[in-house]
Amino acid sequence: MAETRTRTRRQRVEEKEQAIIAAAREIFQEHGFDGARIAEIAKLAGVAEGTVYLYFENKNALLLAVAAEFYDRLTRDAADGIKDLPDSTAKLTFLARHHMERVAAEWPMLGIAMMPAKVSDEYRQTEEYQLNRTYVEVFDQVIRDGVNRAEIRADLPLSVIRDLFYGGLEYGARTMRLRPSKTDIDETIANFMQILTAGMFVPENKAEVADSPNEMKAVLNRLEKVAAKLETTAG
Amino acid sequence: MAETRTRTRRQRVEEKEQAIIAAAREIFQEHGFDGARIAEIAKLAGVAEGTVYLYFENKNALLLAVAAEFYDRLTRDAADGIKDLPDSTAKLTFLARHHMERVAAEWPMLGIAMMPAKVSDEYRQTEEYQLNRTYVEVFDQVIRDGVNRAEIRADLPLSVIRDLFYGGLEYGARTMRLRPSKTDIDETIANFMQILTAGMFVPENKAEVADSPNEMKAVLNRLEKVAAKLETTAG
DNA sequence: ATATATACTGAGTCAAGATCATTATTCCTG
DNA sequence: CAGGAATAATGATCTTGACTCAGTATATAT
Repeated sequence: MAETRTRTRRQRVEEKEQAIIAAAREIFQEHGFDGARIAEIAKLAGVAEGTVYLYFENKNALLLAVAAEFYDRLTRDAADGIKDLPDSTAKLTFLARHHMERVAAEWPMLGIAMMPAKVSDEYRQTEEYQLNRTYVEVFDQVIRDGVNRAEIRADLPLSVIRDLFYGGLEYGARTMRLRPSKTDIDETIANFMQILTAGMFVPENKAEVADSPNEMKAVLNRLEKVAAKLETTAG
Repeated sequence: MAETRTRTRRQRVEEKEQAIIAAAREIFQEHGFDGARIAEIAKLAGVAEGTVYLYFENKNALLLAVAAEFYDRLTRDAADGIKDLPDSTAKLTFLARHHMERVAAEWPMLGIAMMPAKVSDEYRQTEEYQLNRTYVEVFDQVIRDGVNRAEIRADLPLSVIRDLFYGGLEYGARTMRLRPSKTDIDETIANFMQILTAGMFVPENKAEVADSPNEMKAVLNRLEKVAAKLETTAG
């Protein structure tokens, strides 16, 4: 049957494509983008150097294929992970930990090459941008939800929140990689969330709150005295 | 005099070095690191291609020289700028704006290449790392001061604060470059500082504060009634 | 079985960073 | 100030690695 044959052919082709992507991931991971040799990727995938170029236009397209798989997993796991969590704090904490773990493990090979050197209008039409957008949409939705539920302040632009979140996490991941011994991921995430949710400044409002019971007490005192007086007078 | 001659020779050499660095800065700025051709840099500096390699070991070392100048200015201006500012908020706001402006203007050519692809122990011994450390020390000192003055919470690790600050700013700068029309730097910095200082969550404490007048009113109501009763009874 | 289309190969091309034998300049000394 | 030593500069040449393409192998269809 023509169809069966076509399918097996396609399967063969796809298997080879997967083999090349898998080899590329490994080599990129080991040597970084610039350090990776197409020759080595081809060898590991079990094909000739020229064959790589039948499947991918150039080295960048190959990186992009690796990145696309990475982002797909990342996005799916992020969406799955927050599905059943009750509130904004839980969801954001999960997303933070999830992102930092993955970034720390695999980003080094991706992050740099995924960042546009020339930031131009064109960038928004690249697949890199779209992959990132889809992933970040999970986060954006959590924030929008949080705002609707009045858990998150509505007066802050989403982009600023997002940049702080992911920028902070990326730098944090780098710090963790630099000092793996001195940093604990759970503690780091906790501190990170602390700042984002409650701020890094000594809360002046707390002072007001602390005072108000005193005021209340003062009023109650006055009330007691009046009551006492009432009793006395009435008595 | 030997000394004069030596000095003029040294001057000539340093002038040439400066010419090469200046040319490199311009070409890197225009084409990015990978896109820059040593040949073009040499031509712009008015020397032969081989001469560049008499002054700098390789292309990376040349970038590093450009980066060193950039960091020197950046660090000096940061330190100068906060000198006479009264409190942590003012200092951090200045540092944030200063960093974002400079980064948005010149980072594209530096940022990527300055990030270590292979994060290793060696990185801490690189000049890149040292340049960054010196710069960031200005920030660190502001935070330490803020903690001492009880303006900033003492329970947060400096590294987490720092990563959030600079990571957030870098991502923010990128956003600004992507949508130059839609973003205003002052507004962005204001929002950025809002979150870092006060948090992004609707302060629950505020809710208590907002409620407490109600409770207060209830108490006052009761007081009024008791007072009225007292008047009636006494009257 | 053979023709045609599809897939694959690896030697060869090219561009750009880096090298180095040669040439030019500066400086010192007799 | 001549000439030689030290220093500086040059650009043709080398090297490396991404990418191409003419030729070969494999699969498919009739």
